[in-house]
Amino acid sequence: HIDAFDLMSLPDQVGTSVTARVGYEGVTACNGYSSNTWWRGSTMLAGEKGKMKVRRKMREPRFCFQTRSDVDVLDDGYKWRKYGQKVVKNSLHPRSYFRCTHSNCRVKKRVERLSTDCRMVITTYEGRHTHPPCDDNSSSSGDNTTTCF
DNA sequence: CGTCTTTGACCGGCGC
DNA sequence: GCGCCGGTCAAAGACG
Repeated sequence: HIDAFDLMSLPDQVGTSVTARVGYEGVTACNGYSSNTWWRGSTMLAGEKGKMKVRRKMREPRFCFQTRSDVDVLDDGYKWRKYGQKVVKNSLHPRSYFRCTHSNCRVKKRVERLSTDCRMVITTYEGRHTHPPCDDNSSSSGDNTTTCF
């Protein structure tokens, strides 16, 4: 169980001491929001033709944790419910889509396994938790406060 | 009986 | 316009 995934609550400070807070073998945090634009939001937002009504404007920050673990579901204190699984062309392994069970929280998680290294799992968090985690036994008390907006 | 996982279908965007 | 690709939904089954 990871007791250091509360860094999602602090996206503005992620990338500084991420690796130090994760107790796993190795984690590479690739917060692609270093620039003011997201992965592909530049072209869409610029050429907005009123088609932004799709579903989500993808304004949520996303954090890609490249964790080396044997398990897909890394219990970070939240309850995740799998709502989909697809096989993308980039990876030979299926990609799982999780969503926070809380109705008030629409944080999504995307777990993908590297084709080159089956031990590497890319956990992409999308959105931000608006509620404290249900860590009833974790010792991360006093730090992972409710960074709700 | 309720919750969650599984899995196919469906939909929207984009490239050709 | 069609096909591909990625993301989500929803029905049904499994599990507690």
